[in-house]
Amino acid sequence: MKKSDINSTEIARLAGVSRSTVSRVINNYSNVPAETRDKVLKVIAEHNYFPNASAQVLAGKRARTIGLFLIEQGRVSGDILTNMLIVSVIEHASEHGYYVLTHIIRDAKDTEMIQNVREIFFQRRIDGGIFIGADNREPFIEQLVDEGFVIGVVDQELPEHPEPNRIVSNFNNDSGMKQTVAYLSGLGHTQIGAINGDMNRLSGRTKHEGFKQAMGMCGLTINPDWVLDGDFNETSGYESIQALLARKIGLPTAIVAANDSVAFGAIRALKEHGIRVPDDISIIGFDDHALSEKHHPALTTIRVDMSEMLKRMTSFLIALIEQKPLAMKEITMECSLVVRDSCRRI
Amino acid sequence: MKKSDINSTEIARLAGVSRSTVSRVINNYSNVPAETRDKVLKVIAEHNYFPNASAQVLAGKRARTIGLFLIEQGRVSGDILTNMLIVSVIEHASEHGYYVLTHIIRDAKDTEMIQNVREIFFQRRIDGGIFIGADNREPFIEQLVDEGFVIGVVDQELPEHPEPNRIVSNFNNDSGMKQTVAYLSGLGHTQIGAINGDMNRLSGRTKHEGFKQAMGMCGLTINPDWVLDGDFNETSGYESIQALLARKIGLPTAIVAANDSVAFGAIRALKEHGIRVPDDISIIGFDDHALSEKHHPALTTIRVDMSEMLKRMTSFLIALIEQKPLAMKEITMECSLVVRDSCRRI
DNA sequence: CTGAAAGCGCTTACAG
DNA sequence: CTGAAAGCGCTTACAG
Repeated sequence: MKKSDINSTEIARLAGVSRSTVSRVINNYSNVPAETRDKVLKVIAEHNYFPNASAQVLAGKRARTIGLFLIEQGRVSGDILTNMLIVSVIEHASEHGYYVLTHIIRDAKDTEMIQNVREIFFQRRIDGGIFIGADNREPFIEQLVDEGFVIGVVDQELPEHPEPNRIVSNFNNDSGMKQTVAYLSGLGHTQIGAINGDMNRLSGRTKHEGFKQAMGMCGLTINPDWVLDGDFNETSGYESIQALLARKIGLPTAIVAANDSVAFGAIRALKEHGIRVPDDISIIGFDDHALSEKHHPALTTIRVDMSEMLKRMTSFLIALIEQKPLAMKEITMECSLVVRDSCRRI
Repeated sequence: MKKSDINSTEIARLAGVSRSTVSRVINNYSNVPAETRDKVLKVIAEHNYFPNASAQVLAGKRARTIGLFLIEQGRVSGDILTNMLIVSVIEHASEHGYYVLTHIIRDAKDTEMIQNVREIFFQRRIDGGIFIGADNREPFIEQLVDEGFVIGVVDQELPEHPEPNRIVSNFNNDSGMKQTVAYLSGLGHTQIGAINGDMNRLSGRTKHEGFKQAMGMCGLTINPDWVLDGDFNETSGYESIQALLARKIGLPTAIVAANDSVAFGAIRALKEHGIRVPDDISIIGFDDHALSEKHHPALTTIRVDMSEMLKRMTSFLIALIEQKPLAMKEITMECSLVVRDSCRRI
């Protein structure tokens, strides 16, 4: 019932060596003869001894912990994507012997919340942190980078002269957006609208830029009435369509949504007005959300490998923490069209 | 670019007091005059000082971290429920000023994985841990309890003489199961089958017991051919129905699934064989999974408040860690029927 | 190859 | 009300 309170002094005594030697064995120093090592390891195993992490860190070792910071607006967080992200980071960190301290930031502009995040870094609980869902160039993250902490940010611009302690990762949103327009154009659509994502996020901007460029390349003109504001949420997709319908102007024959959640919301609004997808209007998403395949209609979208991206981000971050040479500071992942049932030929 | 490496000695010097006093201010000792306190706090704020967590822990303070251990079989973990659990624990721990170290256990019988978990406790990285998805009386968890660690286990039996360092939480599965049978019985069903959950889990057993009892109370007999094995996964629901259909015996008019995932799998298998739900057979689930409402047909099920349960579990665990008096060692949550479209009157 | 000793940055009796 | 000092459990130059 009593917690075994054995420490390195005790192990040293039982093995008949000094604490220095015990420490050398634990830290795999090469200058310990096999015999001594085995003797010490035996005592360690017999007594269920694990070195106290705080003492190790205080003595200069790494915390072997990375922070995972999820910036999620107030909304309920039953998101399946979020879960994939978390699990991906945890599992890959684990493979490197690292632990993950997850923290949720409900409002990245709230001073107190920012202070909580800073505290985690300054208290040295973590060796580095990954941020997901941040605005591009979010000031408090920039500050942490300036302060020298090892930081990885998903969906973020890499500065022209990147600091050695910063890495970013992105999908090739430009390519993805061009694929959506190319596909719709191929189906004969010329009247194509878009629901934008959050323009404070890098992906919101690059997707919109990609859309504009692709429309031009395909010789199509953009009708500003059909370019709707959104913020990557289901609700924003729903509301943007409601607003569009309320204006009682003509509809495009196809809409490119900034992501699948937005597409779901848009389809929900359309359905409520008796407008059928894809019979009356085609909708294409972005992300290939876990639900898109099961959605009615099954959503045509751009597939993106979040799990793999976070895996790479985690490995890169750990490499950076351990000061291993890193080939690059930016991870870019390709993405590609998945055709399902939400778009039709015109 | 250089990390500010200020410590309490430096703060003390700048404030013109001793480190003892700085520590007293940080730890809210009552015997520090307001003037001294303010002077110190000012210096702390000016210099972005946060006490080193490792040093605090080593000196005897709590790590203010709880471990969240998810036991999930090898399968892909894009589960929306898992995400709710994680987020619920993180947010409520955060409210108490605690951090969460999440760890995934792919195989609770693997010695190395168990050792990894033990390490986290023995290294004193965490003050206590919550386990989700464990078998009832999982040996390695029992051992951690014996070793005196503060442990909370979801879906677990409380021993007759509970240790002071153990808490458990459960849904009233018995009640839930009785509601499913009562509802089906009310719809006129007499030929009711069941797909069991994992019988190593407490909920698997209590749901099955509840089913048997409820059938008896409603004066219905159980046909053993219609009581199928399962393990709480979509796949097991699918496979159990495939196996049943392969036997080419009669079907029940209704099936109670151990949870919604199992129900989804069962419906998928039935659909593949052209058997319609609810027209040809009624299916009722358990959990009210986030997808159940959007499922075709929308799933009739038992609603359970996972998020609230984990919230309570987290609060209880922290109370236990802080040695606050705890009214009870077991959390039991009620659950109730949600009628949708997957069952029909006979 | 190995031990004695200093040091990591805190907290907290202890003494005044 | 406050400071000097011991102690938490490690690691790692340093010396031999």
